[in-house]
Amino acid sequence: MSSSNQEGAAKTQPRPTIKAVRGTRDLLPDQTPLWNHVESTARAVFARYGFGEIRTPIFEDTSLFSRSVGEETDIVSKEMFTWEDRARAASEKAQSLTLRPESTAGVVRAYIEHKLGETGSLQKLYYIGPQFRRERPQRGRYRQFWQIGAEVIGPQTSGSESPLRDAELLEMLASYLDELGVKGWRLELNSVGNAEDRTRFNVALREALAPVRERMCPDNQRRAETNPLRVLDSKEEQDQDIINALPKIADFLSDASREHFAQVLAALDACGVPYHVNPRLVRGLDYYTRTTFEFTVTTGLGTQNALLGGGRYDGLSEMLGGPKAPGIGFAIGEDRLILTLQAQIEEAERDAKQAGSDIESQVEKARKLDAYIAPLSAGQNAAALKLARDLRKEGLTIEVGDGSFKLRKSFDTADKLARHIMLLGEDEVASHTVTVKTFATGTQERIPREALLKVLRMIPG
RNA sequence: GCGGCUAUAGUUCAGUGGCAGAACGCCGCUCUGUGGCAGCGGAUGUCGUGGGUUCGAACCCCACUAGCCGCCCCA
Repeated sequence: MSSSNQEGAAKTQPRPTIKAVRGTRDLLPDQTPLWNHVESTARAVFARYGFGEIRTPIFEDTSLFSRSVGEETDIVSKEMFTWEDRARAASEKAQSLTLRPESTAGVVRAYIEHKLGETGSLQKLYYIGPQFRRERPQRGRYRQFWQIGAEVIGPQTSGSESPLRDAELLEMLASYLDELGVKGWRLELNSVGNAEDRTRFNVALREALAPVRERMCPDNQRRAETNPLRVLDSKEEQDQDIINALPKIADFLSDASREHFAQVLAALDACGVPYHVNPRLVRGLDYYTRTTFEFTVTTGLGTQNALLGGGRYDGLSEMLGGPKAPGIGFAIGEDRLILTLQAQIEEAERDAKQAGSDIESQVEKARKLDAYIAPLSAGQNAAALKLARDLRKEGLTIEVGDGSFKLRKSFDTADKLARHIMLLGEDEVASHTVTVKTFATGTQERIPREALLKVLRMIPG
């Protein structure tokens, strides 16, 4: 192989290619329809429950997250994309900014900033957007990932603290997953009590852990120190006996918290939403109180089996310097939801193939354009584009070829993309007609331009 | 942040020290206004990047980068 390297000087130096940075990725057109479906279904379902969309900034003051999510959490202590925004004037201080690792804090910040509590009414807000965490990428875990979330928040007089709200939110999630066709989801929930309950429990837990800590694995020893609650949901086999003997949060709930939780469960029962109470379900974010929950799924996610998580945050607004505004919310891992659906679609297609039916070709057919316009030579290019313009204005989906293409190539391309091919040669242009061939039937007809739309609508396929 | 596995054509992958390969896809021709089928032909490429060992490296060694799997954590 002799590549002409003699004029090496003329050869452009190979430039290093730039790739999407670690943990981020592109979603190409073969992916985005499913994403849009997941999102538009969310919008439709949430609207039925009276939710409105909120869009908050993608970056915020760093202290918003350290104050809400919690200084000691992994998210804040080592997983945030944070940078110092430079001061624009000598009198100004540099501000620490952070790409949002989650959206609840930003939504509550907006609630406070816009004094939404002053309206007196319950706020039901949902959002769809990217979040950022500097974790090691893995299946279902990316550094830029998408969440679909919702928050119900308001002054106590708006009923924001009612267990009805908890149950409604969970029922909405169940309906959403069902409507998307997610199979085999499992709802686990628990109550972690109010702030006082949690404080008392934490003290008791530390006391109980002190004498047995040495016998646990290093991870749990560290947790016992930094965040004792998290010892409870450790999966470490060796430590299970110790963990099972630890105090249970249920025994530390105040009467009010206990009653609240009971009412949530009663409402779920009434709605027929299946659930599993998991006394060891503890969520990592500092702001959670009382009801906490997650939905898990067994298909497609590997060990990242949590599809969504959420809970109450009755004290969050006050943590951020706002008025008392109890609330509850959730965040769906959209990337994980998509992975789950893709795995389940693949499974269904495999089953369908075995059963002899042909889903795949139906999907393909649904995606095809109405027509492909093939100018037979460059002389018809302008006329082809004009025809496309007219038909697109009528709502048809059209692709236009190029007069330089050989007819064979036009047919090949057209058959891949569209249901009809429209041939536009000198004859057609002169006689104001179009030759239309329908791939499904193989029939071909010369149709006057004026009648084209009418005829096209009558042709099947 | 830690551990394991992986990286070769557009895609899926084979190639374990001696000429860079297959299938699918792509392009061309058979066939210049009628495609799908078939036949023939063609291009696939920094073998992830950089270094080392060797007469010789896609192959062995080291480092880096990225992906996957697991841990941690979380959606």
